[in-house]
Amino acid sequence: MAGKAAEPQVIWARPERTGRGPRPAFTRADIAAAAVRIADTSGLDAVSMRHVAAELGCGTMSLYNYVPRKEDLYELMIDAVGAEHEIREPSGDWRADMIRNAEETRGIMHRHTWVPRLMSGVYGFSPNTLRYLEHCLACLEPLDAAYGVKMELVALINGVVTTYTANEIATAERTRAMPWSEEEENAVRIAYLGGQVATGAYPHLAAAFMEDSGPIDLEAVFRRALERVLDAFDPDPG
Amino acid sequence: MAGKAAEPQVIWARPERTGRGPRPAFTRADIAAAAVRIADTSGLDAVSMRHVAAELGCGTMSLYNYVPRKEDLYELMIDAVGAEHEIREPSGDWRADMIRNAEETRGIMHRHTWVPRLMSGVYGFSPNTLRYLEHCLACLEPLDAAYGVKMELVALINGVVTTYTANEIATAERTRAMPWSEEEENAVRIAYLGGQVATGAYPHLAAAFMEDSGPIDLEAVFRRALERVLDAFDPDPG
DNA sequence: CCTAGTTACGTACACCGTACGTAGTGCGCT
DNA sequence: AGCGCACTACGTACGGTGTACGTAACTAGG
Repeated sequence: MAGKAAEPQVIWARPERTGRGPRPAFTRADIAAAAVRIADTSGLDAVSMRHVAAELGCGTMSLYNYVPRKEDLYELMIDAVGAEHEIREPSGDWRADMIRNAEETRGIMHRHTWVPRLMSGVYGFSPNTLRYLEHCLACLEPLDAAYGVKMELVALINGVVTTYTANEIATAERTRAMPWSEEEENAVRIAYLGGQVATGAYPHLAAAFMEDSGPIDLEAVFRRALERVLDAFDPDPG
Repeated sequence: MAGKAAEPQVIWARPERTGRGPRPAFTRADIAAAAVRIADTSGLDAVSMRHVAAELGCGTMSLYNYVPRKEDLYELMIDAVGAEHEIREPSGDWRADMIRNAEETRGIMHRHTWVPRLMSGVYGFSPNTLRYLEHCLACLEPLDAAYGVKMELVALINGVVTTYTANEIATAERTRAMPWSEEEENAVRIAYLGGQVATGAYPHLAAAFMEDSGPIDLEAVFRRALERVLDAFDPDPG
């Protein structure tokens, strides 16, 4: 009726090019690459419309021709790193394939440590995400289950991968970005935690800390969690 | 040596009160409550130092006496909602108790929809978090496993709860915050997804969409995921 | 009592997302 | 062929952000 027609909220439903007007100077891939470059080298907080535009060599507001809202820029970034998934022929062993997929996702997140922070706010049906999802379903072909179950499996695995890797990254960055030494900060932390535990209010926690010996192998923890989740879907365990 | 001594990065390691100077006008609980109030009514983006200060009725910069960095404000908020966990005597059935804990966490997140977004960036050892962790370990007393395993169980459950609930909230908010009608936006989405699938590039995805019938019960999905994860830790399944 | 450390807070700075207006450009239609 | 319109490009400006810094009042420890 009156006013302009409703434009789709999700950037992937918009055509990249309409054919009218001057040729765009950049593709979405260009923009995504620039944003990813900035995030990788200077952190996610450095990804501002101004910086990305400068990286591309155009005016700030020109970016808005390609990316209606900043949120969409994030969408492009997630899709861009999704291209790093190496899609290979399923082996026939769905468990092994899914573990490989999960480890690959974890690798991507460690290469682009800002990914977990973005995962929660993103639409989740970008081209590369669809491609990856399709690949997971292909890997799960040998599993005798309804598609609904397979979808839940993929969602659960992805969730576990994201939270675990996010945790790994968070602890790593916490120790990195400290003005004083790691030992110093850890000492403060241990003193705090130890003090809390020493109040006697947390007997089980105290016992857990007692049992704990030496540094924990985060990759092994990740791997175990993965195996457990897969166990839960395996009709023929062992 | 030279300069000021290293101050602990984590707010929980700082004493709330040192004894010198005028009596502080607010407690950390006051500040956390104000921030939570704002986040609940106006969204997480409305939680700015200025708004929280105004809500408390003090100058903006006065807040920095209590909360050195905004990140610490988030820490206070997470701790505050952690107080909503109703700690009750373990029943002896660790599975049932953990399900109850998980559902309770899910309830908290649905009451405070900004919690999942904050979970990833938070230290994770606030007083109420420790209390909740202690409670989970108490619930797991009947489970015959090392504390390390129990900790991993709690971490995995919390991760699943967070990702699933975050997803629920995201989809709910996406449909809520639309300038045009839900049907309109959904039509655009379906058209987009359908168009992608119709290219034939995603055969499994196409099959999955075929199989899918009717709206999905997100709570049931959540519950199933929970059961599966617990299965993976249950030495005596069935 | 004095003084050092704390609270309180106004000002200021750099930066953010983005609404808006204007100018130029080239495809699609008549 | 040529007109018109949708598009690109981009400068300016606005309201918001986190927070560094300086100053004034206040109070507990030595």
